[in-house]
Amino acid sequence: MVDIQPRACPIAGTLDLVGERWSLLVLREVFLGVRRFADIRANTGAPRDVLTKRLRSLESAGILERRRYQDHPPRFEYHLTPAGQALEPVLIGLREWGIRHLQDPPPAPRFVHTCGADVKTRVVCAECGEPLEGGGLVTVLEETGAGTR
Amino acid sequence: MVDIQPRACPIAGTLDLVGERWSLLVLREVFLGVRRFADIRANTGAPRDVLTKRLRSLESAGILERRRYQDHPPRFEYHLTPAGQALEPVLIGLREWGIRHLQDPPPAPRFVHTCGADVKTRVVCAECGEPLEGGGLVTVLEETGAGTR
DNA sequence: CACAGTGAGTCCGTAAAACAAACCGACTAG
DNA sequence: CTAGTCGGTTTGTTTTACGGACTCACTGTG
Repeated sequence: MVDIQPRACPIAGTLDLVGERWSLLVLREVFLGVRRFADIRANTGAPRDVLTKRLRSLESAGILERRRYQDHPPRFEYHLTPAGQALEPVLIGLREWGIRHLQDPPPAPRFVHTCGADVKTRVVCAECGEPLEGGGLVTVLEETGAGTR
Repeated sequence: MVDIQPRACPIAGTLDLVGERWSLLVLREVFLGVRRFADIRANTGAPRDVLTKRLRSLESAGILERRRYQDHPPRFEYHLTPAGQALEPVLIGLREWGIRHLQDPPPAPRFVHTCGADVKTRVVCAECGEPLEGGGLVTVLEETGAGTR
């Protein structure tokens, strides 16, 4: 008999909000400036009803804001809240991984620095700011014992 | 009539491999040093058959490696490949967002620097290495026109 | 030896979710 | 008047997830 106690952890909590199918693609679009229902749908391929559900749940999670940009008839645009903008490193990280590790990497340069170059993520120590490259520098803690991977 | 052409982009490509339910939680566990089926199941809560499917697909994506650690009976452990380790920034990003933006952030410190402090992600320019903080520094390109969000 | 337990699953029936296609309401443009 | 746009909702079907029972090849306990 195995007792199942899913780890309460911020990764799981975040995935509860943005980890469902289409959610991160929706956010990608909004990051790219695509704010309207039909356009988000066209660029992601999400079914309309699912897209509606995702937009509502991202809105109620405080990640997107639904703004009316005209009345008569009412039309809406979706904008990132500050919390939504804070997901940028996640998208950049997924993008960077895809560019490096997908067997057939699709055309990529969509997030670039103002200097014109590509952007990437870096894991750094929150205290000393030292970059942790090469995998070995991050230590992973367990309740019982630690490891360095 | 809207023509739907989902963007071929590395974010979508990466999510095809790791974006299904449970996949990223499985990877979190392996990052934490939890390598065996029953333990991964206990710490994530994934149903057994789904977990089997995810482990197989992560394996065939080259993200996990399934290693036999005993014969008679055969028993297996899952290890990160280099490609799998390269997903670390994504997990750290999700974790960091959860710590900062979840209404009720769960106990968090699981990835720490060897100096004992927490880690975080930084988005930097791939060329000049300049950090892009404050949201405004990243430029997002569109086929038709660019924006600064 | 019999019996309980473990690890890594598979199988099965049900419940939930996704999907595609059709439809809708309030307009605008021709 | 007709067609089209936008932002959805509704409906029916297919896919997926889920929980529980079961299996197989052992190991350890009395």
